[in-house]
Amino acid sequence: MNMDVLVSLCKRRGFIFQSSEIYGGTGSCWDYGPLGVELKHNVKRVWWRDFVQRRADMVGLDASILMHPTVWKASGHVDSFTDPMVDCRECKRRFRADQVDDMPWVHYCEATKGNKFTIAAGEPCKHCGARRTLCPECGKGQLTAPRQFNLMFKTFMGPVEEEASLTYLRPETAQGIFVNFDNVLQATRRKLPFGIAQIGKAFRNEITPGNFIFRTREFEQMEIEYFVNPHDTIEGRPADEYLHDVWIEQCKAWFTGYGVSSDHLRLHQHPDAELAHYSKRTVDILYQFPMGWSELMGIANRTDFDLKQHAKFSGKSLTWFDEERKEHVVPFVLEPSAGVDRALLAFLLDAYREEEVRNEKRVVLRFHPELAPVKIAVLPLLKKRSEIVARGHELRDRLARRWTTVYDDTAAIGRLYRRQDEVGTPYCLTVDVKTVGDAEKGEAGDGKVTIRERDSMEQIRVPIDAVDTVFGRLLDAGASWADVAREFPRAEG
RNA sequence: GCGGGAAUAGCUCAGCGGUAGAGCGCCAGCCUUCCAAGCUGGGGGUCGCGGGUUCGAAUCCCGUUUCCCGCUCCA
Repeated sequence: MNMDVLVSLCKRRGFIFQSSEIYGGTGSCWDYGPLGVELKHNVKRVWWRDFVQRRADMVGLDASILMHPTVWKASGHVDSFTDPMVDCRECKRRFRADQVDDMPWVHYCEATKGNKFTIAAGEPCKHCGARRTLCPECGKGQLTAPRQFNLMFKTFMGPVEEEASLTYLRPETAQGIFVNFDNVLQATRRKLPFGIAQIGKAFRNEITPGNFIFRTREFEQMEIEYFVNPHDTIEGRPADEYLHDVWIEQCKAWFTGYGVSSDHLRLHQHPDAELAHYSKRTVDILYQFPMGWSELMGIANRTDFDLKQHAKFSGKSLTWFDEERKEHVVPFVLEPSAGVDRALLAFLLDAYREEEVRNEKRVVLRFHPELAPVKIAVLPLLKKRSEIVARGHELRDRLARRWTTVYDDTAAIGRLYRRQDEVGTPYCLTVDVKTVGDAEKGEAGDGKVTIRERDSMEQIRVPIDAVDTVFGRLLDAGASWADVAREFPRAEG
């Protein structure tokens, strides 16, 4: 799957546009068009429903993007959410300054007539005594001075730009949850373990954004902070470790449940050396994007780091009282954190198919019906017959009360089907002459319409009175097309 | 930031000193009883932007911006 093909389709059909395109575009920002906004809503809606509403141990939250600046001091983002970078002037490779010292050094030693040695971190050369000053990779180039990046967007609260009013656009939604931990606990009388979920925008001044909506400076997260009593054990294991594995499986299952092939998913556990400052263990779910295996979501065990930090900086107690053990505990936190935009991209990529139908190429997005931006398209077979058109509009209006439904009569039926295939509409409903009859010939209509399924292109004849029930089963009750279709006669294709 | 590539119609691209083009798509009409059919007509581009060379620049030169691919980071 080529990303450019998808980018082109997304633009042409109104899923995703480049931000500020008429001004030349701006790197790393994208706008969701009429179909994209529906798709994105659907991704968020099913996630919220599956992980919040249907679970007894989860509640939701919507915290503000701008917060008290001390939040980011407590979280560590002001001090450590930076990546000083150095470049080799010779081979042009780039390194994180804090990691250069730990890398073995390729040294061309002049004392031994330019022989090449690999010297471990911090060690001097045995022959000339030199310590590393040059590129660890090529051993020849001077390194540039470290350039400091802070990945947080600065902004000012209030109209006056002064240091006192400096704050940040949140770089993650998680901190909004931590600072509300006690509020939620008091308001909902929760017992451990329980979780708080949030969906919202986050902002990071990425060094290198790119790969379409994969890495952007403004993006949307779906995050859960799941609070666990670290003193509990489950099946002989610490509860946080046990439940961490449970979350990993549930998150992976969520993606496959909505159409992502398990062949395109892979787990990656961060080596200890790469763990973030707050993490005890982090496992990523990787997806096979066109540019390679990359992170779709991360599931971290953040321990009690965040709650302890906020307790320390705010002076407020952020604990839960364990009635059994009669003690205050600072919960451990499991954090399944997904990118809405990355999830959406994975769903798009996995749905995209090019098929051969009657020697013609058919482009189809095989979205899970829950994700499809449009559920039903109502199409008239002939638009010169006013009864057909009128019945079509009537059906659209009726169905649109329950499902996203469009009406289109601007082309021949074959083209209309292809258009709907290309945006992933799972069902088309066609009104034809037999539906309404022919008054001039004295023929009565049969009151039936054709329903056509996207992937199989099969068609069935369904009485208009049964249409709502059929779509209710297909779209709301999760019935399979095969099960529903066998109850109705096939229509000619 | 560094290196490489690119920018012409909604999309894919041709044109490479002499009146801006093609295919597809889109819109309107005709036709059409179920999978991108056909016919007729139509809209749409100051050729990324700025400067220079020239009688004349989409085309040559300089600058600049943006995008794409690598190096690095994360959702």
